[in-house]
Amino acid sequence: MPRSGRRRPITSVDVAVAAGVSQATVARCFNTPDVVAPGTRQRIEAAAERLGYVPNAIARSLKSQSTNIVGAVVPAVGEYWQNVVTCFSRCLTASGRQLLLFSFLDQADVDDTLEAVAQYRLDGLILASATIAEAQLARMRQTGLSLVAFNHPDAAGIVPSVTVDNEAGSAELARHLADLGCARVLYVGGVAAASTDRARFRGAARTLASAGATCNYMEAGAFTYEAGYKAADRVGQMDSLPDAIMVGGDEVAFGMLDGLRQYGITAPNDLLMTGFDGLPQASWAGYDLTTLVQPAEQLAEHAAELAARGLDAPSNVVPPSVVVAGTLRRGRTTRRGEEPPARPQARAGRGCGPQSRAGRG
Amino acid sequence: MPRSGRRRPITSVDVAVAAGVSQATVARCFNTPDVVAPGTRQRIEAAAERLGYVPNAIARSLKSQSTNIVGAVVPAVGEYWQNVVTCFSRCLTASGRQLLLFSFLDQADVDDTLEAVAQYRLDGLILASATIAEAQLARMRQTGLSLVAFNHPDAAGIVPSVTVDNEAGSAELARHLADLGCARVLYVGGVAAASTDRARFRGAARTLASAGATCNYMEAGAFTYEAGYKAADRVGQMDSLPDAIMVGGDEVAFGMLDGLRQYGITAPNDLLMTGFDGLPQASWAGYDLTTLVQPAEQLAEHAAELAARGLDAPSNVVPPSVVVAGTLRRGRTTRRGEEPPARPQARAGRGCGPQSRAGRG
DNA sequence: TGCAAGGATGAATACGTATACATAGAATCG
DNA sequence: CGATTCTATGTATACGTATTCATCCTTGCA
Repeated sequence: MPRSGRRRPITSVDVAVAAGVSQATVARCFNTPDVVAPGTRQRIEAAAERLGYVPNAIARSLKSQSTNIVGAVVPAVGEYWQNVVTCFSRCLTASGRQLLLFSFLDQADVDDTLEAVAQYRLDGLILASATIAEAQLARMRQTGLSLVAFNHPDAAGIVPSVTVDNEAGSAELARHLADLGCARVLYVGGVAAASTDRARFRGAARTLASAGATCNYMEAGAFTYEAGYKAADRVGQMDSLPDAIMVGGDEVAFGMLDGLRQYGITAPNDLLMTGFDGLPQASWAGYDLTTLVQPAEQLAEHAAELAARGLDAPSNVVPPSVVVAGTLRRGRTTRRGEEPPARPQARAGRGCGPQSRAGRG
Repeated sequence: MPRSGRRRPITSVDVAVAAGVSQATVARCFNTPDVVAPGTRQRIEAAAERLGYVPNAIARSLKSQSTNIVGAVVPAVGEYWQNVVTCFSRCLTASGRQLLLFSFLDQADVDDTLEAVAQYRLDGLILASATIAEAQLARMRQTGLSLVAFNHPDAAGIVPSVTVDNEAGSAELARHLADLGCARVLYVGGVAAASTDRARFRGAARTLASAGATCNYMEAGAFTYEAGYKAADRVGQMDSLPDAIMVGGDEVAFGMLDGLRQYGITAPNDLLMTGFDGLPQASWAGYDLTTLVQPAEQLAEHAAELAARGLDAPSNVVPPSVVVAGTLRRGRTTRRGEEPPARPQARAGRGCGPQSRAGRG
């Protein structure tokens, strides 16, 4: 039995010995192949292949002072964030980098997490949360780590930041509603303290005001389905319904839609509704929500790139910030007047009694 | 201006000098604090704090031959996987480990990805995909890396594997339907080639057969919403509807539900429906799907632990596998007879014409 | 033919930490 | 008080790679 037990992993030295060259030449062969003689290279490659050599990224990182890894600190819950994480991963993988993921449930966990993060000498770190304290950002900035705030507009003065244009996007949704004749609009935000929430409400209120419409604010309490579902109770018990509800996040809007249905209130029949984010589910036929689609791929790409090339500014220069425009997606929830197009059977057979299956085998 | 330019990061040597001790003592102070004299320890901690020293995990990993990082290779799309990734992250963070995430869109990317993965000397690697070739698994096994297959039952003979009990879970769903009197059941799978899909169909078919019911198979083509939505067309055009549809994944089921609605077919009115996975959205009021809930946290925990403690088996021992039972979640989609409880307004006001807003202010 | 230039490679070192080994002082005991 | 054990710390080395510098050999040119 020749191969018993756990054998020592193959190093570049092993390859060097097998190929009859020095370790330095092996390293060159993998990093700058053009400076090594063709014959030698071939011999080394053969030896490496035969031994099953695979370069040790840890050692490389130690020497080169760069890990090729970008970290991301992301909230553990929410459809939106899950979507963003996937985008990060795709972008980084595409550019040959890796993603070290830290997700946190409680805000208190973030401190511990950041401490752990700092130990790995990451090429950059993406902080994706609208609720990280600015004092903490400033402190992290000191470590020399290249930070990027994602979806946290207020951080723009402290660290580079990448966001969708929340205010303009929300304004676009508001204008859309105003054009449809809405005069009384209710804005349902997620967390009033979040900078994204404030920006979105600002855009909506400003635009609606200039169109002569009113815009009240209601806080759902979280950017979750459940929060939206519960907030629907408050709407359902109002004396008079608004013409439209602008919800600060798609997931909250889904909850709101489902919650309102319990009261017999549906969009677009009884009121119009918009969301924000452009989650995949917004396109599902079950919701078909009018929303502002965040260019997630593009945002993630910017964040990844900004994080990877650390800014060499000495810390007194104002960091660059990226604001990308979203695009309006028009769904059924603001499609008033135009009756649901092209589903004849649906109208005949839906939900109006047991005869719905008539005419079918 | 004392601090211009990019200053060299602080190392344990710097701390040692500042505290008037040797580098070794500093290292001890951070790893085995009890063997260093209290006075010395205090001096070192003070110096470290003052200089802003943070241990270099890269160097530590190189020396200790262990990175404290677990990798995960996960498909880039799908609600299910996004959910699982979050669970991985939570589990690993909780045990002081980190998650290196690799997501892939195309199966072809996996090869490249695995190559990149191998360079980082991970403590373990979780392969989360039902479609990784078994030959590839065997090859990876050779590298000495501690592998765990997640949701890939067929891999159980080659590498340790963690899955929900697909067959038993599906059987439980089937029995539920049989008890409700379903005699003709249609099983809509995602990808027929996937081992999870096969196991789930097997459990359903076996149980239904022994209950005297039939169970046909239809392939949606993918585990996605869109696939389910399209598959609904084929169902809608059938001459006679089955009593129930068992869908191989929740996301596919959502698509199926929304698709069937276009044909005026709804659950539980016209047929019953079950899903599989127990996604958060299955609990949303909009779908309220009967499904088999995978204990995602628990599965992730097992996978993380199995990956972290590399198996010391020399590669001829059969690896241990973990199979966890899921739990049935009963939703509206199999709630026949019992009329939708407690939403009186809903029945009166929904979708039957413009008078729906009557009686409201 | 002799010399310069350039190309290919080897030797040596540094990256920052953990740890085996050595050592010096303190404490214990006869 | 000398021998011995124990505790606290310093010295030295290894982890695996990238890179600088030096060296040798080939080639071109006068």
